[in-house]
Amino acid sequence: MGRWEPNARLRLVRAAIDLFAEQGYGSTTVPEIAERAALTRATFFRHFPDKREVLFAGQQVHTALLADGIAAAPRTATPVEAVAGALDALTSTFTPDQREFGPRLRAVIAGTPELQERAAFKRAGLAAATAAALRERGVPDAAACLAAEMGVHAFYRAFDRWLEAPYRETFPALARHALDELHAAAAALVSGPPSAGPGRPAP
Amino acid sequence: MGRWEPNARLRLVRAAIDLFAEQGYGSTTVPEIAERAALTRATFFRHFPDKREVLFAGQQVHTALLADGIAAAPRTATPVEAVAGALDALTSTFTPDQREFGPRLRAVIAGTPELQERAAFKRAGLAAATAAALRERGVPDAAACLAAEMGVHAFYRAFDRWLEAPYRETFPALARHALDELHAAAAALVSGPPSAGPGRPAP
DNA sequence: ACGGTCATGTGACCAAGTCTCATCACTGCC
DNA sequence: GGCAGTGATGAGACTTGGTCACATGACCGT
Repeated sequence: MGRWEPNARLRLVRAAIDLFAEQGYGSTTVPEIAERAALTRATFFRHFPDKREVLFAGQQVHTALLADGIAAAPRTATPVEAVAGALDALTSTFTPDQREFGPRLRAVIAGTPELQERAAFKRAGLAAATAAALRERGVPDAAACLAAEMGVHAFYRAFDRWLEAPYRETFPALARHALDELHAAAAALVSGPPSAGPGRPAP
Repeated sequence: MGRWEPNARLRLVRAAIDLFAEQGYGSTTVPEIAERAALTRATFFRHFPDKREVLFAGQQVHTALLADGIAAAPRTATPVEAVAGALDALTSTFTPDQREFGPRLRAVIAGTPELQERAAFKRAGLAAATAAALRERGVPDAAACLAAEMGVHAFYRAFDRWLEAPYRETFPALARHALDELHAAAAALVSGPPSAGPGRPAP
């Protein structure tokens, strides 16, 4: 068919983001996206399992990056240190490109429950993978889950700040600050009594 | 139409759970569910916005319960204590009924990515509402998010244990134990150096 | 040239979700 | 007692997401 146009996937992604930003997600049909990318409906679904996924393609890499980053941490590192290192490895891979598409992406997702759902799922997957990598290092389950949640939380928080334009900080630096912030918050939380609130013991 | 059969919603939920458990979620169509409930397709969608939601009806209450529980905590309570109280209020409302449907529900969801997505979304909403309620009390954002995440995590963890049959502990007791466990894990996490891992400072 | 593979186009099909209109029971009012 | 209003339902058409089987044409190695 025609000449072998490279980057069919990329063309679909760009077409989708453009159309979603112009007309909204719900008012854009898959045939429309395919048409703008000079492709057909069927080809779209060959590249993405469903319409939502076109906006989340590439996040799969993040999971691997985070998990590998945890695994690559020195043996002596504490869980939080391992998370910090992995976060650094992950955020270092982000390009100005992604910073440009970011705002439009966030806007579309924020305005579409269907996409928020997918985003929540991706985020949960990221946290689960990170927690698994930490458990692999011998970190007990509860601590692994908590540290993973802190890491993922820091990542998204830093991503938001990275997108807000006038910052002159790098993404890795923002991520580190966010993680430190959460670490300090955790310290403040546990400084109180461990469990003296209301509630009755089991009979 | 016919006599005014009460509990159309409930009949739909039970029919859906039964059919999903029998044939799987993907192999069950909405008309099938409606038929078993002696209703029609259109009526199903009048009661639930989509096919997935039939399994999550009722979780809306949990959000309100958790948030109200946080708000009702005494002024002097620490964030974690407030969460503990709210968790107690929430888990106290669970009935043996829900413990019966639980396992089938979990199984169906675990085997269906589409439903895991919805579950992740609901969970995120729960955490967000809890965090908002904590912020309302003056808890700083980072701490609120972290404490909320601990609470929600403890809730789901306790729910899983509550469903595993041979336990003789009440749901509130399990929740409290789960929260204590996470609290201890957090204390262990922050006992290390705050942020001495790899990674370069911002230029 | 020839056969294989890979990306794509084509068209049919199913099920989810939306919408409009008709129907019937119950309620309250005259 | 009859009559309009309300609310839940049924019926059926329609759009769209998602799947599938099959055909086509370009590239590659022999």
